[in-house]
Amino acid sequence: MTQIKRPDDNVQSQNVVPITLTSLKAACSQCNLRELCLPYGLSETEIAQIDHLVGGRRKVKRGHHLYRAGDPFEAIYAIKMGFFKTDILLEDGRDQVTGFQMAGEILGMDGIGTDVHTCNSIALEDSEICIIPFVQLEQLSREVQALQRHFHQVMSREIVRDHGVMMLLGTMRAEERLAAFLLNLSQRFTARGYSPQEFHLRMTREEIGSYLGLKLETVSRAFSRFQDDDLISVHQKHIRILDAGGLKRLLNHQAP
Amino acid sequence: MTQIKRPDDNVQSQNVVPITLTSLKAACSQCNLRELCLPYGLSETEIAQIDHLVGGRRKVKRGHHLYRAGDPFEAIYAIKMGFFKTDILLEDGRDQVTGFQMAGEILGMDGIGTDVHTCNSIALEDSEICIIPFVQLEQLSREVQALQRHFHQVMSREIVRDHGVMMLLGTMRAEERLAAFLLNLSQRFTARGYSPQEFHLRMTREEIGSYLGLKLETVSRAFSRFQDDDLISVHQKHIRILDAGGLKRLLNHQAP
DNA sequence: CGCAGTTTTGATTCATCTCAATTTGTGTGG
DNA sequence: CCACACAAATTGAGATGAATCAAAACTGCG
Repeated sequence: MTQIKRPDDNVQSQNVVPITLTSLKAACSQCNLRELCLPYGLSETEIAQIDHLVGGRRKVKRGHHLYRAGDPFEAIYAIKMGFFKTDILLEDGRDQVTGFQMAGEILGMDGIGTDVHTCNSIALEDSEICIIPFVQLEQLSREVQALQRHFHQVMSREIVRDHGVMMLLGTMRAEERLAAFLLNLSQRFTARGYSPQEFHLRMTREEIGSYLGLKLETVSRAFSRFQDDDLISVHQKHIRILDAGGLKRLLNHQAP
Repeated sequence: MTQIKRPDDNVQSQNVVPITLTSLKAACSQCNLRELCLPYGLSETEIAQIDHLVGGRRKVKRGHHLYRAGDPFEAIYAIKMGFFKTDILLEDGRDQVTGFQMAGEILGMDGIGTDVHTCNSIALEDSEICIIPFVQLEQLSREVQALQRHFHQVMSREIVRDHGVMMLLGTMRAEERLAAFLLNLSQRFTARGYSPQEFHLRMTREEIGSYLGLKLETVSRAFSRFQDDDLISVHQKHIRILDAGGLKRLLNHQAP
């Protein structure tokens, strides 16, 4: 497995935006992601309470870790802007990307169970995250019922998402996996106000392959095939979906 | 996909053990599974509070559903005795087993996110579960910090477990998957006081295959190979692990 | 502008699937 | 209690999708 050489910096002290009144003002209540993020569905007054949750911000440069497997768990993170991957590294050197996360999504819940993070979280582009100290999240969850409920929903959806990936890995063939992946990305970009048809992949073919349980060559071939069939147009990491219906049909039409 | 013909009964009214003082007495505080289940790590007085959580018991006969995808979500379930599988059915007929659950484990958290269950839960042997109405669980979680914390840990561990399955499906070959599966079962049986070496599989080869992303024939062949190599002995659903170290070596030794 | 990393494409190999036949086990009703 | 039908498991032979190995083309970063 090609070990990707990337900056090795995980220092928290630097990069942490200090908490000032002004920075807090710009927290959840002012954030245009709040409909996608933790505060979803809360009232104005409740969101005001949440503002105090955010224990600061942190910029994470492309290729840098937000946290590593083995790091003590202290907080979960909301992505304010940017793009991340999470991966697991086995002792024998095998690794797998377990997910890609974008703005408004929550990172770090893998650490709650054991008080230690169980995967690595790496920025795929220069990013910024909101730090939500977990002790405070639990504290406030005990007071604000809607926050408690929403946090539980976020965790549950992560479980359901993982089941979807298991389905994908367990029953789908290569092209179906890639189609499902592209449609999923498209749908998530749409929810953030970006074009459903056109987007930029922030990950390599190898990372896509790792996530989909395929080799990078297979991913590349599937891209080429989709392009030949006029389902998408590919220019490196630029994707344009030409026939979303065709991709969906690929999914439901179980081949053999 | 062979559709397994099984009883179609999902009626809740029958089979629900009514809540009486005596049945409540026998709830968590008296349950020998409490170290594995939700009340783990709570104090005596806290467990006494939890006792009120259990909104009744329910027996689920082998082959019957505890809940189905699409059912409204109202409660999570703790397995008091027995064995379950969860599975997902896609529109095109493909299905996949997403997990096997045994005594002391929690079922139903997939429903929290959308208020609707997203998978089917089916008993693989005559079983009995404790019903934990979710509204009450959240209510009590707001009062009992240790319960809140533990519930979050249970959910997080489910996420981490799913990541492990993704790893297995994405990077391991057939025999590694089966070895990982057997070692995992062995470890869970051990935690419940059963023999680590010898146990009864409650699922068919097809169900194992579905969970591991393999065809039943491949599972059967892997069993035979393990037996030829004196790693295990197999008699139908009876498994005896002869060389746990050998199985573990199979896992870490990435083949190609 | 050059070089390292990434992507594409081709030829070949291999693990698992598929199809098929047989054996073994299980539950039901006479 | 036995026989029958059906479900589950084993095993073999052949087909196939994805991995592997290899080489060339492209990209963009410094």
